[in-house]
Amino acid sequence: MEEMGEESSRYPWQDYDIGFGEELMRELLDETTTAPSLAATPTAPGAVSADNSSSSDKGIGDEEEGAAGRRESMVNRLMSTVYSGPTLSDIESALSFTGAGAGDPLDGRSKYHYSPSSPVVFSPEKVLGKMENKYTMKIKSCGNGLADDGYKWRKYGQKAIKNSPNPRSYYRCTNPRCNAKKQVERAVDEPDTLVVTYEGLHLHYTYSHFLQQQTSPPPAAATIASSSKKPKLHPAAGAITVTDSHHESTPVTTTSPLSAAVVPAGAGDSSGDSGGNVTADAGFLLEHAVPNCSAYLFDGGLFSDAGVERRMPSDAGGLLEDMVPLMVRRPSCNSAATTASSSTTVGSPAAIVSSPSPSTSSVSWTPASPYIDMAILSNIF
DNA sequence: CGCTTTTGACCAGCGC
DNA sequence: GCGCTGGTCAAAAGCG
Repeated sequence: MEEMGEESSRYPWQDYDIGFGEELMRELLDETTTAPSLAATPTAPGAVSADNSSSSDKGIGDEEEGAAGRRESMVNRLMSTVYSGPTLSDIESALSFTGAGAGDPLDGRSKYHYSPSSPVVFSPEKVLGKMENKYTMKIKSCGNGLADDGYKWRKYGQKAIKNSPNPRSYYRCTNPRCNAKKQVERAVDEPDTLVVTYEGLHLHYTYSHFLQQQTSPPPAAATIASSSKKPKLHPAAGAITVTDSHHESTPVTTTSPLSAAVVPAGAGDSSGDSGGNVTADAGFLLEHAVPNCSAYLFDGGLFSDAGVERRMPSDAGGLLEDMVPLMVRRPSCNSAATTASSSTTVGSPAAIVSSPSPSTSSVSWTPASPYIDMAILSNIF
């Protein structure tokens, strides 16, 4: 994105109309000057803390640097709250594990080998543990509504499932370096609901991000207009349910709406039963889910030095230093999370509904408005 | 022509 | 060991 290169000190929320009022933004920024950085606390999930050194190393005297540091601190805090997925080091490990980091142009999906020359410490247990994570999302489809998670998928199989009238479709990320997969099927009891199970990590940018970088803004127009694929119905029309299959016995928390927003709501296309393109066209993440959060995730400043102009990948696959592991992200299990009911009482623009499946820890989030619920913010700050 | 979907076959895990 | 089930493979077909 040109503007990102020219104004590397700016964060995406400054350019996007994301629903953050300037007043609120100032409040948040002000607060970061007084409150300790959450990202620096031991309780902060790892994603951002891995690169926190860049912000903590900044000089105190320089006012501009200070402001940038506060912004970054705030972002870090936000990220620490909403992001609890794999850390940068995890992904580096994953890349070295898949061979992609070692420059193996071949199929990193099937050729797992460790490169001894890699400076990254290889930890199979840790990497595999993360990579084997599965997360399920229930997406309320609207008519033939199509949801898009910003990634490009290729269908590689379809299987009839026992006790289900609907077949399950199997998709794999088209990026050869990426081993992310997802399964899409229609819910048995709710024909208009797609159950999407994500597995594995995306080790690259979303397709939408690439497009955005290529065409330069305005974000919404650019991402959609530049898509070579036909636009799909906006997923904001539907409700998204996120289920962490590893925490099925845990109570529902409502930091999940925000997490749900950050986690792309990928669905197959018009159905999980007929196949068809599941190509990415960008709109969802950047425009609506919680666009600012997505932008944070996309912003190189979070994962590398904020002042360094980011290199764009020469292909849609992205580079290690550009990567954003946007995909399998654990819905926040923040202990400070409020309950669903408490959140909905604060004039919540994001309608939170309880999971139709009481046996799973999940919430639904209806992105009815781009404005962020203050209750959600209170969970963050 | 390249990419994607379709679909039957194959394989592995699991329970009996 | 056998059968069932879910997940993946791969050749063929479709599409732009």
